[in-house]
Amino acid sequence: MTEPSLPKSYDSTSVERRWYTQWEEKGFFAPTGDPDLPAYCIMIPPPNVTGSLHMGHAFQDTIMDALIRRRRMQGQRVLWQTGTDHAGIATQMLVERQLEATGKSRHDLGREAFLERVWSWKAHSGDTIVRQLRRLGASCDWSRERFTMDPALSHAVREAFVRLYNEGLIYRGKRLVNWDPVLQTAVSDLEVISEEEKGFLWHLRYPLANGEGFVVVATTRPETMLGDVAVAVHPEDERYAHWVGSEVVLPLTGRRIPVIADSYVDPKFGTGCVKITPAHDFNDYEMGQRHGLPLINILTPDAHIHEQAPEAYRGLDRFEARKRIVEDLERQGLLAKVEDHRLMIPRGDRSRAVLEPFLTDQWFVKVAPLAKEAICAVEDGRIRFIPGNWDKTYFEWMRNIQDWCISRQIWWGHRIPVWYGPDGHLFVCNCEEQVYEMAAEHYGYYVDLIQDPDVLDTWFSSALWPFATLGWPKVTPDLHTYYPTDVLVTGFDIIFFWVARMIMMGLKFTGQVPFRHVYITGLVRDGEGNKMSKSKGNILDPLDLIDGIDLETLVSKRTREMMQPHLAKKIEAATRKEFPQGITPVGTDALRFTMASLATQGRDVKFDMGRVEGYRNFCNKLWNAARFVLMNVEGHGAVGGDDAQESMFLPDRWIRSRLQRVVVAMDGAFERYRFDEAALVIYHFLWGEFCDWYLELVKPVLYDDALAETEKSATRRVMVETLETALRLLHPLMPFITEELWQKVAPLAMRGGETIMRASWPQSQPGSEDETAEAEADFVMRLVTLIRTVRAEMNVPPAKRLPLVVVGEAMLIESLRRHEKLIMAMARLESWQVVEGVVPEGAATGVMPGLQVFIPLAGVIDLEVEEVRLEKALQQLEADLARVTNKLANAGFLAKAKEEVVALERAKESDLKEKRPGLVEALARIHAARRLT
RNA sequence: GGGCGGAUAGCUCAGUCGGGAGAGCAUCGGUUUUACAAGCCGAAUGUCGCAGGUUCGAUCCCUGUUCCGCCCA
Repeated sequence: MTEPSLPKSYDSTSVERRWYTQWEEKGFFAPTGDPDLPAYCIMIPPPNVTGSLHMGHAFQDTIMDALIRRRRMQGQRVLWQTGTDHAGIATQMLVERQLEATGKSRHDLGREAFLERVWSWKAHSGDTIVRQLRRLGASCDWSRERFTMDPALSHAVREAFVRLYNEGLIYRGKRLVNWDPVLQTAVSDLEVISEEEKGFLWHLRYPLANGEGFVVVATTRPETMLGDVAVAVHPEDERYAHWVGSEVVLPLTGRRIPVIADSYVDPKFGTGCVKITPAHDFNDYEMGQRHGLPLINILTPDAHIHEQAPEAYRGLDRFEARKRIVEDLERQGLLAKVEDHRLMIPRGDRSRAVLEPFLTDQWFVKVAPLAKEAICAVEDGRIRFIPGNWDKTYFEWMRNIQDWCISRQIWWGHRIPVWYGPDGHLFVCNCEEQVYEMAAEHYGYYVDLIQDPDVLDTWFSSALWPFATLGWPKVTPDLHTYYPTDVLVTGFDIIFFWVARMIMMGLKFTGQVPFRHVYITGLVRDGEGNKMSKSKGNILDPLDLIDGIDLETLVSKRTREMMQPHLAKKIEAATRKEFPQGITPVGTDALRFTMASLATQGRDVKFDMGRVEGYRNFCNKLWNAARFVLMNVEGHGAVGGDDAQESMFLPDRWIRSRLQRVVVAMDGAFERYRFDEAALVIYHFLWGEFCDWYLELVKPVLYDDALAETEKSATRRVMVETLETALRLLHPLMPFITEELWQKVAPLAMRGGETIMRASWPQSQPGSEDETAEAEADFVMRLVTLIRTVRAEMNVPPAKRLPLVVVGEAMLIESLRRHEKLIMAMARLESWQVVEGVVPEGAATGVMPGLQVFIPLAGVIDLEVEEVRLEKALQQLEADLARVTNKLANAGFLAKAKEEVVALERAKESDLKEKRPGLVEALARIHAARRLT
C-alpha cells in the first residue's frame, strides 16, 4: 500500500470550480461526436432573464444535463441549447420599480429611453441566472446562448406573425379580455389566477316596469349594475316564467331592461335571477351575444367608473363605487339582503391585481385549427408525454382551447409588426423598411405610418424557441441536424403556457413536432409539502445547499424584501427551527443526485434535507473508496494484462458480473427516464456491493504478504477497472466528483482521454454475467452475515476472533473450505472445523439451509438470551413454513399457478425444511443446558 | 360540477408481467477493524386508506367509499 494521493475527505468546493471552468474553456460543451450517429438535442426552457435559480431549475436542469452527458458519452452529436427569456411583464415591472425608487415613471422617460434602460439592466444583471446555471454543472453550449429578444429571434417572431396573419390565423378584434387595471394591459386567460376569497352576495331589488313589484337579483359585484342590460332567469323556472318578456327599471340609471330566459342561469344560485352585464362578465358576454343585447362599458382602463355612467359615480374607483352604489340602493330600499359568500377572484399572475373582464381591441391567434394538428401529434404518438398520463391534461385543455390574446399594452417585448396608414389601413410586414414600400404601393405615394404600439405576449416568442434558436425561418444545417429535438424537460405548470404552444407553432411552421418526448417533472415543494414561495419564506436556494449558508444569513435572506413584513417573525421562527445550524455545504453532485433520486413519477416532490445529506455522505464514501483503490494500485506497476489472465478469484468474478448487470440497469433506467432508479442502482452498487463487500473481500488478498505480487495484480486490475466503469456510469448524475476521480483512476485502468465527459459510456456485454460466481459469492455473504448476526446478538465484541464449528452438507462445507480465507477474515474467525453429530456445549447457533454454525461460548453465553433468540427464529420459520405448505397443499394453486412460481414455492419449502431441524436441535440443547444450571 | 393525481415503516418515497413488501433518513445495540465516525457491524419496524368483487392467490386488476392535493369551469 502506498501513501494516499487524495485528501481524506471530499471537498466539493474546490473540485467544482476547477472543473467547470476547464470544461467550458476547452469547449467540451459544444457538439462534436459521430456524424453518422443521430444527433441529440434538448432545448432548455429559457429561464426568465430577471430570475434567479430555484429548486425547480435545479431539478429540471439536473435531468437535462444527465440526459445530455450520457448521450455525449455515447458518442452522439449533442446540443443542449441554452438561453434566456425576455419575460415581458416581469422585466418591465422590475425596471419600473427601480425607476419608481428614483421618483419617475416609465412615462416620464418615454418609450425609447425606457427600453434603453431595460437593455442596460439586462446587460448588467441579466446574467445572474446563467451564472447560477453553471454552478449546477450544466453542460449546455454557451457559445450558442440565445435571448428571446435577439435580432434573429425577433425576426423569427415577426415572420411567424406575418405568416399567421396572412393565413387568417391572427386577427384583431374588440373582445372581452382579462384586463389588468394596474399594469393596464390585457393578459391571456392562462395568466389569470383564480382563487377563492371572502366576499358578499348582494340581493338587489329591481322594480318591474309595470309597477307590480320587484325582481330580486343576486350579485357578487353590485357596481357592475350600471352596465346591466337585462335580467335573466332559467326558462323552466316556474317562479319567474310570468316575468319573462316584461321589463324592469334599472335602479340608479332609470334604464328599462328586459327580463329574458336563458338556460345558463342556475335556478338554485342566489334568487335564481341574475343581472346581465355583457361588458363586464364573460358569461354575460356570451349570453349577450345569444340574445343580441348591447354592451355597456362602465369602466376606464384603470378601473374607475367611466364618464358615461351616471354622474354620481363618475371617476370613482371600482371598489369605492361598489360601496356607494350599495349605500344608495339601500337608501332607496332596493337592497334586499347581504350574505357572506366565498367566490373566485381572478388576479393577475404578475401584479396580483384583481382583473376585470374588459372590452378592448386586441390581437388574437385563432387556435382551433392549430390545436387540431397539435392534438393529432400526441394522439398518433409523434409526441409522447412521460409520465404518460399528462396527455390527458393536454387533451383536456386543447379540446377546450380559446383563442389566444397575444397583444400586451406594455413596452418591453416584440413590437407587433403592424403599421397603420393615415386612413387606418393595416400593413403587416416582417421588416420596417419594406412596410413603407408596401404602403407606397398601396396608396401610390409614400406616407407616414404608425406602428401598432402593443407588444406580443412573451409566450408567443417562447413558442418559437425550439426552431427559432436553430435559425428558422432560414433553413439552416442546424435546423436540419437538431430539429425535431429529442426531449423537452419541464414542469406540468407550463404544459398549457408553453408546451402546447410550442407544439402548435412547431407543427405550423416546420411541419414537424418540436420534440419527441415531453418529460414532465414534479413540482419541488418544501419538507412540509408547501409550494416554495418568497411570501411564505420557505424558499430553498439551490446554491445555499451547494455552498452552505449560516443561520443568520439564511434568516435575513428569507425575511428581506417581504411583501408582507408582518410574516417575518413567523418565517424567522420557522427557519430557526428547521435549520438550527444553518445549512452545511453538500456540493453540486449531492444536490444533483438528490434531484435524480426524487425524480419519480409523482407530481409533487417534497424536498428532503436528510436525503441530500445522505448523498453528500455518498460522495465522501465514493471518494474514500477511490482513495483505497488508488492506494492499492498506484505504484504497483502495470495492472494491465489481457483477458487470458482473467482472475479466477471469486470476488473479482462476482463484482464484474454485478457491474454488467448495473450497466444494463442504468441503460434501462435512462431510457425510461427513471432517474430515481438510475440513482438507486448505482448507489447500491457502489456502496452496498463495491464498498461493503468487494473492497472488504479483496483485503485478505491484497494484505497477504505470503502471496506473490503477480497473484494480486489481477485483483488490482479488476478493482480499478470496476471503479473506472462505475465512475463513467455515475458521471451524468455526478459530473464533478467523477471527473476528479476519473482523472486519477482512468490511467491506471489503461484508459486515456482528456475528460470523463468524452469518455465512452459503458456498454453492456450480453452473456457476460457469471451466475456461478454470483451464487457462490451469495453463499459466502450469507454465511458471513449469519455469523455476524449471531455474534452481534450474543454481544460478542466485533474485534474478538472466534472459533467456528460447522455441521452441514458436503457441498456447502466444500464451498466454505474454498473461500475460508475470505470468510474467516470477514466474519473475524480464529479457526473453523467441521464436526459430525457431536456439537459443542453452550454454543450460540446459527442456521441456514443445509448448514449450521456454532460459536462455542461456553461459560460466556447467556442461555436465556440464546433461547429467546432461537425461539423467535423458530417461530418465524414455522410461520413461513405453514404458509408455504398450505399453498402447496392447495390444488387450485398447483393447477393454475405458473410452473416457475410453483417451483419457487417448493424450493422455499425445502429450504425451510432443511433449516428447521437445526433450530429445533439447537433449542433442545439450550433447554437441556438450562435444566442443568 | 368536470378532469387528474396521491393515500405503503416514525419521516421522505420506490414497488406494471398479480405469487406474503423495499431504500434513504431517523431509532436502538455494538464498534476508533489497517479507504471512510459524513464510517463499520447488527437489530427493530408495516391490518400496503376503508369496504366489496374477480382470482388458487390482490399493495398491484375491477367497483364503491373516505380523506388530501392539483388543474379547469
